[in-house]
Order: sequence, then C-alpha cells, then structure tokens
Amino acid sequence: MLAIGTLAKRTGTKVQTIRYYEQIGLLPEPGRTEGGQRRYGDTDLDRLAFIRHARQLGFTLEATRELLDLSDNPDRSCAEVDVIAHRQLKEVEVRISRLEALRKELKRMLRECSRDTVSDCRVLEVLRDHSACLANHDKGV
Amino acid sequence: MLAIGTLAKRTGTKVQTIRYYEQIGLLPEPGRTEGGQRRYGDTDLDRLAFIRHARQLGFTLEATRELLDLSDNPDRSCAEVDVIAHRQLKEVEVRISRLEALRKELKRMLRECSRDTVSDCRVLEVLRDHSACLANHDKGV
DNA sequence: GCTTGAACCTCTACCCACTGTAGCTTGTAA
DNA sequence: TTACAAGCTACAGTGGGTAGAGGTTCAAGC
Repeated sequence: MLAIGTLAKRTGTKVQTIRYYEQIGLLPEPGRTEGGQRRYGDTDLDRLAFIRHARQLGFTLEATRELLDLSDNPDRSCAEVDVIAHRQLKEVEVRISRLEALRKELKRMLRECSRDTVSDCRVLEVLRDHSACLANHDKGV
Repeated sequence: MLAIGTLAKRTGTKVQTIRYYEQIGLLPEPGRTEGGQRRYGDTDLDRLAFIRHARQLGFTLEATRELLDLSDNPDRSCAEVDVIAHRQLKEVEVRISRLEALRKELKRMLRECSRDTVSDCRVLEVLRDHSACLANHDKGV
C-alpha cells in the first residue's frame, strides 16, 4: 500500500492535486490507516496515471472523466472515445492556428521596430492603431 | 462623453470586463454623472482599445500594464518594449510547439483506433499504457 | 411633466485546474 | 523514546474574467 507522497512521486503529480482529484470525484476515496492517512493500491496508481496522460494530452478534467467512464465499461462502443478524441484534436488545431496568427503579428511588429525611443516604437504604434489590429487582419485588411 | 455600454460596444469588450479593468487599476477611474454612472472620454477609448489589442496578441494583463506604462512615457527606450514583445513571442512559440506535439500524439492515437468496442480501443490503451505516454516520447522513446 | 424600461450601479459568487499556507497530527527510523 | 518528515483539514489565492441578485438612474416617447 502506498502513501500519498509515494503515489505523487510515481505519477509526477503534486500531493494536493491528488487530494483535489479525490474531492471532485475523479479518484475514489482510498482506504485509510488507523490514524487517518490515505493508502493507495495499484488500481489507484493506474487510474491516476491515466488521468495524468489525458491531462498531458490537453483533455479537460470533464473529458478525462468521460474517458474514464468509457474505460470502466469495456463493452461500450469505441466510437464514443473516438468522438471525444476528435473533439480534442479539433480544439488543439484551433489553438495552434490562433497562436500562429499571433506569432506572425508579433514578428511583424518586431521586424518594423525602429529601436529608438518609445515615441517611435512600432510595437506600441501597432497596439495603439486600430487599422493595424488583428481583427482587421482577420477580415483580410 | 460615453456611457460604459457604448464604450463596451465600440471596443468589443463586456461591460463587466471594463469595470474589472478599472478595479485592478488598468483603466483610470472615470468621471461620473450626478447619479453615479461612469462617463468616458476618447482617452479612455484609446486606452481600452490598446488593452484589447495587447490581450488579443496574448500578452498577460501584467505585460499589458508594462506596455501601457511605457506608452505613457514616450522618452524611454523602445528596447524595453522590444524585450516584452520578444518574451511574448517566445512564449507563443513554446505553446505552439507543445500543442504540435499533442496534435501528433492525438492523430497517432486516432489513426490506430480499431473502432470496435472500448476494450480494443487504441485511444484508451495509449492513455493506460505508460510506455506510450508523452513523457517518454519527450525523452526520445 | 410623467412614465416606462433599458441600462446602469454594487456586491458577491463562480469558472478551471490547481497551488499554497497555517496549524495540527501521524508514522517511522534511529 | 524521540525527532521530524510526511501526513491531515480547511481555507485562500491564482488569472482573466463572467453571471446574477437586487436596487437605481437615464432618456425617449407621450
């Protein structure tokens, strides 16, 4: 049986985070020692590892909860899992393209910066100027 | 003089957000009518537009605050602005590469999914399996 | 001048996904 | 037996807002 600190180390999770997962019902309440300390088994270790992997892949806790549910019921269709993973992939791709637009804009700003005093600074000028803002670029301006 | 709702519409900000910016000292306290309603001038409009642009570019409120400070002092060096923008660019690039790794992993999972019952689901298998996790991939496994 | 109702006001609580702290108790190794 | 690391609970705080309750003010139409 593992103490919470050991479980934390093995899964690369903080102790508080494990207690938090228990609190929101993502991890089951574990057994306790006579003195009230939590003790975990291998099942808990696997479950927590699963959660961490899902989180690393960017799934929200709610999506992770759904995935755990599906994992607990091996007879249900894999298609449901597929839907969740596809949704996640889509979200990741949206975030990537948004960030790529930002990168482009930041690079453009920096390239044109005269590096003199602030009053001539291209970066601030862009931030101040409506006609140069992202919203307009999105419209194709 | 503009009411808060007009300012909100003009800048694409929510009314509550404007009050929040005032609360955290990002926007100055505006004048009020006799009845206590906020009234804004063009300076406020410009400042809020600046903040929105900075936020759209992914700057944190703290970075935005720094940029506003620099903008308020036109004699200071543009180099400081440059540093902040470069820092932001770096952060954006880190986020992009992290998301690209996620995308790759999600695609790999989905490609190998047998689309049968959950017990054969490749997605869940990957999440369950330590040897296939991102942390290992990062180490070159 | 009066009435209506949209827009404003303050205050408080909530969102996600944790993280940190204070003050106390338990487990374990020497 | 003692020392102290590690555990416990409970609560506050993070960023960047958002939502709602319950009350007040402004401005347009009559």
